[in-house]
Amino acid sequence: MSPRTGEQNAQIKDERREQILTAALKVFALRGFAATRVGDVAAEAGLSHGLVYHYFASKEEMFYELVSRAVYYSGQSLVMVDGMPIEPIEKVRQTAKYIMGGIEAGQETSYYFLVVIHAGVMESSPERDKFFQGSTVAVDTMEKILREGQRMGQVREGNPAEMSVMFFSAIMGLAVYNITMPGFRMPDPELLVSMVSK
Amino acid sequence: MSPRTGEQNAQIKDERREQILTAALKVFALRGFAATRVGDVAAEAGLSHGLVYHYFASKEEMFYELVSRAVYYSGQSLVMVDGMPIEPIEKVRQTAKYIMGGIEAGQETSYYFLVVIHAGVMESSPERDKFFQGSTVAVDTMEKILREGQRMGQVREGNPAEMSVMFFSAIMGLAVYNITMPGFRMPDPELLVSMVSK
DNA sequence: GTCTATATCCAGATAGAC
DNA sequence: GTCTATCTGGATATAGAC
Repeated sequence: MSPRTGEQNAQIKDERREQILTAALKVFALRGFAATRVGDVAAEAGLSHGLVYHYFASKEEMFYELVSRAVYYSGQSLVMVDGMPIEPIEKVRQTAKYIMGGIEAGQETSYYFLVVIHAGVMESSPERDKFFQGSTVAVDTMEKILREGQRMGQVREGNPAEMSVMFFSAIMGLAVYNITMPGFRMPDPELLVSMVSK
Repeated sequence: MSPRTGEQNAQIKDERREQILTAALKVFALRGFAATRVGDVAAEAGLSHGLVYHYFASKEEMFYELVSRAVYYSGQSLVMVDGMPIEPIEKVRQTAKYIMGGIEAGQETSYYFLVVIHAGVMESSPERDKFFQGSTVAVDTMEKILREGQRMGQVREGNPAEMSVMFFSAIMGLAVYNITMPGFRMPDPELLVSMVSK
């Protein structure tokens, strides 16, 4: 084989893998891990059942690849917001607006949150627990933002770690609500901001 | 058979049924519907696998009996709180303290919330959707409390329906957090109160 | 790389003994 | 009323053809 063909193959392989993961994200988010059949993912991706196993060793591996990405992306978004040249309370506002908008739109943002929720409420296992140990970047970054906001007199008194947890709890709950109730209307993000602002 | 024996049998039947439901509540809450095996419930209840089917037609029926109770109980708690001779903002405070305390203790309160969450994130079905149509009592009652609080100048301006949804979203998220993270420490309920108070 | 066919296992549900 | 044994369907994962 020439290098050219090898490269092309590698590219196809990557594309297929992403194609499967995109389908899997949606299906896992909407049904959870146990209720999802590998055949459902294959159908959503428009591929054969067997091919999925050419790219992933197991249904579990596929799922945790998504959980892993979800945790990583959520951490990165917060780090990015934190890097913006705006005031702390404005960072909180941007985060609330961005995430809630994404959930309401029912796209990837929403799916990633739901996958994390499904993973969280799954029966505990070594595999599962591993992913929630490195999952504190988003919460920790928000805590840091809130602490800074307190120093600048923009954020109310109280434990910033607890506030951060409450912030993300509310967002997770909204993701659940949004998928539970058809026709759910997202509340004003400003409510979340007011929870922590002075 | 004498009437006496009939009554005794009926009582045993009721007790067994409750015994099974108590076990099922815990197992469903911790694993979700699809991942729960009927054998798991039987084992938790200390009964044989087959006996469960003497009391319930299917795994689904068992699950939705629990969802139904969860929805009913949560509605009733709110109605009860609303009936107390205290100020609106104090009703909000009592609700937050009571529910968050129950979740932290990891007992029935927590399990009922988790069952509702599992039901909510399950794939949509006619069976499932039925239960979420009559499930608005708690949210509606909280909305009413908040509206009254606004009239009395205790609750901040804004859409009380949205505030109520946000309130319960945060609580659902906390239930998820609590089961996701081992050693999770519940935030101060006062944070939730401050979200809606003036 | 992709598909179809199949092996294998496991869980929901039932039957029948006690 | 309770249990053990069993039927049966369906889902994960694999094998092998193209």
